[in-house]
Amino acid sequence: MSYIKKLKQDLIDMFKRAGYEVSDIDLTTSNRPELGDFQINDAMRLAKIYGESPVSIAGKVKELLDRDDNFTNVNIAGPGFINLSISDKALIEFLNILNEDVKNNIDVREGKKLFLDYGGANIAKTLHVGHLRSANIGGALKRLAKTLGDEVISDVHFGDIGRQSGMVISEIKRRYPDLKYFAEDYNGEDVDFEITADELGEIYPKASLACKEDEDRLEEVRKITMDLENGHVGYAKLWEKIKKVSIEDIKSIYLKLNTDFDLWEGETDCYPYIPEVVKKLKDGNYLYESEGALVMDIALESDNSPMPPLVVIKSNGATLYATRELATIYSRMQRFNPDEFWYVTDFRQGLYFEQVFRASKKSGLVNENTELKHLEFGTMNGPDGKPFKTRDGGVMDLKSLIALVVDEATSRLNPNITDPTERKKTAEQIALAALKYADFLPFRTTDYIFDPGKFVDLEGKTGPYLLYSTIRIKSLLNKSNTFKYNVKRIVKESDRDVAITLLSLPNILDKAYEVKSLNDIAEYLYKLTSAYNKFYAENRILSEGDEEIRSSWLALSNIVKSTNEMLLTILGIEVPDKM
RNA sequence: GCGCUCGUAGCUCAGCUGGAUAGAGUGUUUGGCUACGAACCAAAAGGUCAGGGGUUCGAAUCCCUUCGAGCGCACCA
Repeated sequence: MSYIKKLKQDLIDMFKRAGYEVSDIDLTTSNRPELGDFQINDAMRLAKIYGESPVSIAGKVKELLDRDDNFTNVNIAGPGFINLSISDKALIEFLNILNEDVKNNIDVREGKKLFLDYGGANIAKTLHVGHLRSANIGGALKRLAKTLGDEVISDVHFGDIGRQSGMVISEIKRRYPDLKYFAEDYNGEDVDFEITADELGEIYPKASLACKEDEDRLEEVRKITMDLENGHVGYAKLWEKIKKVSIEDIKSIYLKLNTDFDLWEGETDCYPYIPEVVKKLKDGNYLYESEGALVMDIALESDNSPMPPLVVIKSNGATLYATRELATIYSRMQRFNPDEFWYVTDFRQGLYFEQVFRASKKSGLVNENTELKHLEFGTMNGPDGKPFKTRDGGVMDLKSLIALVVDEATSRLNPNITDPTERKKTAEQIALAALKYADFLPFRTTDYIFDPGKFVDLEGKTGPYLLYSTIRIKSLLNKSNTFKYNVKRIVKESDRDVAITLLSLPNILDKAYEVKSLNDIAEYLYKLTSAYNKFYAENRILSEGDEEIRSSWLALSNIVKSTNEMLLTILGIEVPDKM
């Protein structure tokens, strides 16, 4: 159990001894640091329950607190806030526990089995800046959940079939009309045809635009899409080739982003399960015909707005996104039987997931108690406040964005790093830190304005600030020429502040997990690091003459370094040795 | 039209399960390196929390309303 949890437990006991039954205590870092390290707000709440004045309740608890040597400076202020500070004795004990291993500051609990879906990459469409968020948030939530004790399985869930397939094929047909794949007599033999990821990057937007402007073209695309799904040999072979090129490209970008998946499956991997799922829906009498399509009612009496039925089979007999989603859920249940599903996509898919979740529950594709959660995130918007678009209608692709930031990082790189390979790697690590950290800073559901300048910024509250500071501590510890240090004294306000900040880490992790947002962790990293940097600027650690103080400060530095590394790892950010 | 989300410093964002004096970064102004790594540290200025009403001992936070913005609303994904 973390130290702060233990302190909280002590406080709960004290409230009980004072005569107040509480299950939890609201122990938060103080809004008024001059009054104490922490504040307890529960007296006001209890006043209503016990019909007693908050100040009187706080007074009784204070008497017990005064006798506990973990706490000092207990005082009551305002309507009944209890302010208190942690004694040096307690802080020193706490820091030495962390000096053993900073993981002792994490409360690992009995975990659940989670299935995370946070990829969203589409075959034949290059990753754009919008994909940064699902990769970042999904990857970090996965590592956070694991750190706290969950078992997690993740899947990229490629969009490897659907209208974009038809669009791309239709465009290739125009570019290469004589291609063997399109011949009447094509029988599946190998065709000497190469296509690059860059060319694919051009093809999709062009086809998409054409479909918007031309209804006939759209109809052609529908037809190709259905033929592909029904096993048209030429289309299938061509699509396989496109898939291969595209997956390779997408994987390389995910690798750059330090985003990994346990499963690299696509929508089509659910195909073997579709007949069974459709049969289940039919057998359960959930489907009925409407305007030629097979649909399922999912409205509830409690709905306060119309809930459209879910289309399961299109009027032309083909499946669609939702059908494949249902089959995918079913397949995941059969193979992994998770307690919870987490879908990380932007909020525009909110209604869609609500429909799919209802359909899954209603038809028994998942268990009664399986939790299906849509962890929606905000969109990256342009300066006009609308989801980001470049002038030509596309979005900035992720590779270009990464390249932009890498350039900026390279220009500021330490000249002592001479090896070209190391220079490149370091610049990439810095760039990724900048990108990821900037993306984590806003709350998960917040839309934010995409500004390349913001990502390129390397000073202030940024990823590179955290890297720089952590590297500086590493360098300090190396120069200290010792591995033996522990905390013997709290010397002044600045080292004390660092200790107090460290104490509250478990609260931050709990909250981050609860709301499934990384912004608290990002914010905490900055808070801890800047508290340390203030301490660092005030003191000469290595030349400190008092051996006890020097040892204490080295230990504190070590703890901050390790805590930063641990948290940055959760965020998917690597710390280089130099920068 | 119906529904969801949002409006906080010049800019970008925290804070929203009600708590004390609303925070951070950036930008502006100013001070600190013959270096335990200045991608750092310190200081100043900057706010009718969109407007109005209500609940409460207490509201940026909860409720109602007006205005403004974004998004979604069956055979796309």
